[in-house]
Amino acid sequence: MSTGSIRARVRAEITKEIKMTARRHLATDGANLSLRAVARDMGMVSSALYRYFASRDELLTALIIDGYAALADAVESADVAVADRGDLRARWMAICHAVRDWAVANSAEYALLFGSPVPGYAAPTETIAAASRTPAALVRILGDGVRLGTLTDDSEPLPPAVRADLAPITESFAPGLTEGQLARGMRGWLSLFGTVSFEVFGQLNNVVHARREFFDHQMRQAAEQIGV
Amino acid sequence: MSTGSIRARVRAEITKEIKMTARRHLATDGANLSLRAVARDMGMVSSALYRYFASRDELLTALIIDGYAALADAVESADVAVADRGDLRARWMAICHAVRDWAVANSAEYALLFGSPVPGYAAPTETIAAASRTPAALVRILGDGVRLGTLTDDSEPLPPAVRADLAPITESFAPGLTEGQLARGMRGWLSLFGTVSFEVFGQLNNVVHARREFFDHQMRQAAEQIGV
DNA sequence: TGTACATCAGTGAACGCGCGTTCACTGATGTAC
DNA sequence: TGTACATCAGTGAACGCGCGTTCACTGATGTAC
Repeated sequence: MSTGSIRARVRAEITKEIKMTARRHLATDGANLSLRAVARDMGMVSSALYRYFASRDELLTALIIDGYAALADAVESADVAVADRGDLRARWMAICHAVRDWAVANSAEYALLFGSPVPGYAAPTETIAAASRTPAALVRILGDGVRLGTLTDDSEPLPPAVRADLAPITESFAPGLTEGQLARGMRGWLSLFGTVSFEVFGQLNNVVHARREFFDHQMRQAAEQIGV
Repeated sequence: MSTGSIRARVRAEITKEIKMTARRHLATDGANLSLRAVARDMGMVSSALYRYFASRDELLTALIIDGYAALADAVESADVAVADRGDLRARWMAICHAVRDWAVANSAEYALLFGSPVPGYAAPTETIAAASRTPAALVRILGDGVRLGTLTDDSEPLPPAVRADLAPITESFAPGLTEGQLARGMRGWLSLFGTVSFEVFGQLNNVVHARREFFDHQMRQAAEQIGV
């Protein structure tokens, strides 16, 4: 290992540490993350951070991309852990709980990804690609259902404009899936994130206490409706 | 009208104007609303605001309470506008569109109510009462369905802990409604807010373009599942 | 009806703070010959 | 293997800014007698 790569590795280490510290700060400061506070926490002078990130926005972007990746990792490995690949419902439930568990454990990051947009921050296109890995897991389940013939058929009459929006998606990511089936999948998807967001953002406080059971039940019923 | 009430009326006017200005600022600054900026916009000196609100948090609280009230007004009047009170589906669709229309037209306020919690702001209990008016509209529809016997029956086996959480709600707000029926209603509710949040927070960008049609379709299918 | 006093809205200066970002610098690490 | 040079991480001071909140004040509006 050349000495050159030592410097590179230290750089990678410190970059990682900056992001970890920033993530901790997200929890208390929300989206108005302060570079100076992060630097202070690391015992550095604030200007030193500029060796690693060109601006506050760039750090935010890195956090967002990492967040999407971490969520996708959790979701994908939950899906893969289901031994019976044909058990679509088990796979659906696995990814639902993976999303919720991750969101509850990393609520500040979840808020950064799925909460109100950060004032003054314009998400660069790189974040879009990162965002699509998680829903891809659901589409994969639906696609497998089509391939195995176990996804229930649909007779969901779609408005033409909606069909036109969904057609390119089925075409490129799950050929054979009908737009109606995809629409049902999205309904489940939106239920999933609606439920998680309500819980994480405190809208369920004083209403539902058995959070996990409530969530599990709702997602199980959603599965019914998706057809898995 | 006594002269005393002139002062009172001016006070009410200016209070309203402060809140309107603050609402405008929410759109660009998000939750880190600045008192000074609001004052500047009104041509006042920043300390003058303290005659009207004891602190920034108090202004935020007022905005949140107003927001919940405005949303509830929109929802209630949309419900009431449905002539055939027995047409539960029409009423459900009316409140869904009322929520979405309001959210799209007032996205910054929507974010304040349903987005990430504001860092450092602890919602006082007054906001909780304000928040409950909107869901009450749904419960009213479900209750009417029970009374009319048109709400489809349910055979949804609920986990005991969830049933226990929901029982006090059915009991006090819609006697006769089963917990399973309420759970279905909440599923629709969470779909509704999940869908609106994804749209308002930009998660549907580059995916669905026919926003209104998509939403309408999804909520119509949700109605099916709720049983209205 | 007129006067004395109390209430209140708005002013302007100040306190103490934190922020993102730039810049010239030092000293250590890595590279080329 | 040793030396001369280039690269890079981190420092510390500074710029210019905005923030929430307090306080003593002025002058207008309202109230009591």
